[in-house]
Amino acid sequence: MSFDQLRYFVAVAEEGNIGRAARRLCICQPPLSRQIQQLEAELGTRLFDRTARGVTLRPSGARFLPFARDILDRVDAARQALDDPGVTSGGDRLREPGALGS
Amino acid sequence: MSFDQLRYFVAVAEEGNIGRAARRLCICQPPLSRQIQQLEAELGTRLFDRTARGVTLRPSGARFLPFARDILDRVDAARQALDDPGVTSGGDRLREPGALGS
DNA sequence: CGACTTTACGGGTCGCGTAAGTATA
DNA sequence: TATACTTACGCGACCCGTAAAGTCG
Repeated sequence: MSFDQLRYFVAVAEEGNIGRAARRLCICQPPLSRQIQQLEAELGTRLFDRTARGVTLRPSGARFLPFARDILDRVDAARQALDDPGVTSGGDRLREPGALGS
Repeated sequence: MSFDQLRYFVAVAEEGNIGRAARRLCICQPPLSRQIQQLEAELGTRLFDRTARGVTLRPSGARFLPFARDILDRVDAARQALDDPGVTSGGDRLREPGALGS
């Protein structure tokens, strides 16, 4: 599992369509399709149902989606924690994660 | 940034020594050293101070560490959420992340 | 037949492991 | 001089983009 795969998964889940998600992610459909397959293989669970009009989330995919979003948000929070050493002052005080906006 | 880099960073922070962390991770020191450097470069911040006896966390590293641990825990939680569809029953009910043990 | 997803293929990039180099107590 | 981190180098694996094939309304 990689951060890209999580980003890809979220985009596909939101678009309901691999092609549109690929355009949004600025990559081609085949790589995106493969990454989704690979993620499903690693997790041992099918996340989407494929139809002729696109893809739809399976229950397992719906269960996984909030975790994926959460992890990506945490990554952003971690980066910002390094950029903003504590907002106001000296900043040796370390701030625990868990106080996320979402 | 990759999940491996986060795992590597946590291991090095805990061991205070790249060589020992490498043994624990079952990889060689040079790749581990490079991954840490690469992570620091991407984050734009030095995370460790290098000494002749090992490495020590800088304030930025100490600030980053809990986030790294948290993200890795979330990944495990996400995997388990797929394996355990809800512990007891049918399991369409989706459980929000955020109720982590730590 | 049109739209979407998947498989096949070639090229470039990335990361690991081995070996040699550098620095400090 | 012993220990630990770093740089150099060669090889294999992974991922992307293009092209072709398969599938369903």
